[in-house]
Amino acid sequence: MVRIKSKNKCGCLAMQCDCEVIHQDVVEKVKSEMLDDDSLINMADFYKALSDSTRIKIINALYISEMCVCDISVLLNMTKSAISHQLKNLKELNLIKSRKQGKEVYYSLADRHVGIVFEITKEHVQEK
Amino acid sequence: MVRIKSKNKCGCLAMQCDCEVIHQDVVEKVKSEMLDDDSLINMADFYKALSDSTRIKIINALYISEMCVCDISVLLNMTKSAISHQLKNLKELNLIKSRKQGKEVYYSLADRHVGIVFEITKEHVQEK
DNA sequence: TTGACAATTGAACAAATATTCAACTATACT
DNA sequence: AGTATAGTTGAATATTTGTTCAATTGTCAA
Repeated sequence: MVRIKSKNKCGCLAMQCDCEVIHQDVVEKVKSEMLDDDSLINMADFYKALSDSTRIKIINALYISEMCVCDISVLLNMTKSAISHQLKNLKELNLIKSRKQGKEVYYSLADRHVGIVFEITKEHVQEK
Repeated sequence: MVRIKSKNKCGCLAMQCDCEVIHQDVVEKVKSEMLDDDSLINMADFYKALSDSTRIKIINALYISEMCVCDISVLLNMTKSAISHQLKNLKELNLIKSRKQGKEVYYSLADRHVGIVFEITKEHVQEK
């Protein structure tokens, strides 16, 4: 399913691009200054971790204090299972860390960067 | 489907909470200091807008230069339709704005806050 | 007014994701 | 050893979401 080259005046070989270039210079400039794909995907993943209301509540809570699963569960009025799944999620993305003490597992923010981004976004959203 | 109150030692009336409070003081402190639900949901929505690789590429592109749909489409090698849907998405969340000139519609970042958060996160992700 | 092209739209489809449920592990205590 | 509780896990389900496709709108130019 490859189109004839002459049909795609923009130069794209694939059929995805269904239009012509209007501002070649702008496209070239942006293409050369944009971040690489890997960095952008990493950023998207970071944002994805914070894009769910349960997870951002957890981040907000841990920004205030270290907590165990049970406490978070009570705080958010959700099952331990649901919370545990999301904690695993956040941990895999390196946003939080945990330590085990007896039967309990205590979670906290992985580092101050997470708190900084949280704070900046809070201000941004509140200004609107 | 409401459980007997005495079964839920944590005080939650609903059945969602299947555990007891371990650190009442911590839960109280966090509950009183946490942001309100509306703010947190707004923040989650903001992050959600940036959590997709197509959308973050668009944000990165517009951070460099104003662009029309066609140019973005060529830049990312995607159909105008796919791009247009995502632009609509970003616009509804007030991350970008548009102006029409002739047949073309030019998009740019809504305000400098978007760029700031983008920049901060970029540094955060790159530091790891 | 006709044709061409930029852009938008809604429905359909496929993929990703959040929560539930039930079963399980690990630790503490008697 | 036996029991209770904290936490984890995998499968199932329901919902959300990104892209495609086809049709449509709006603007320009011949």
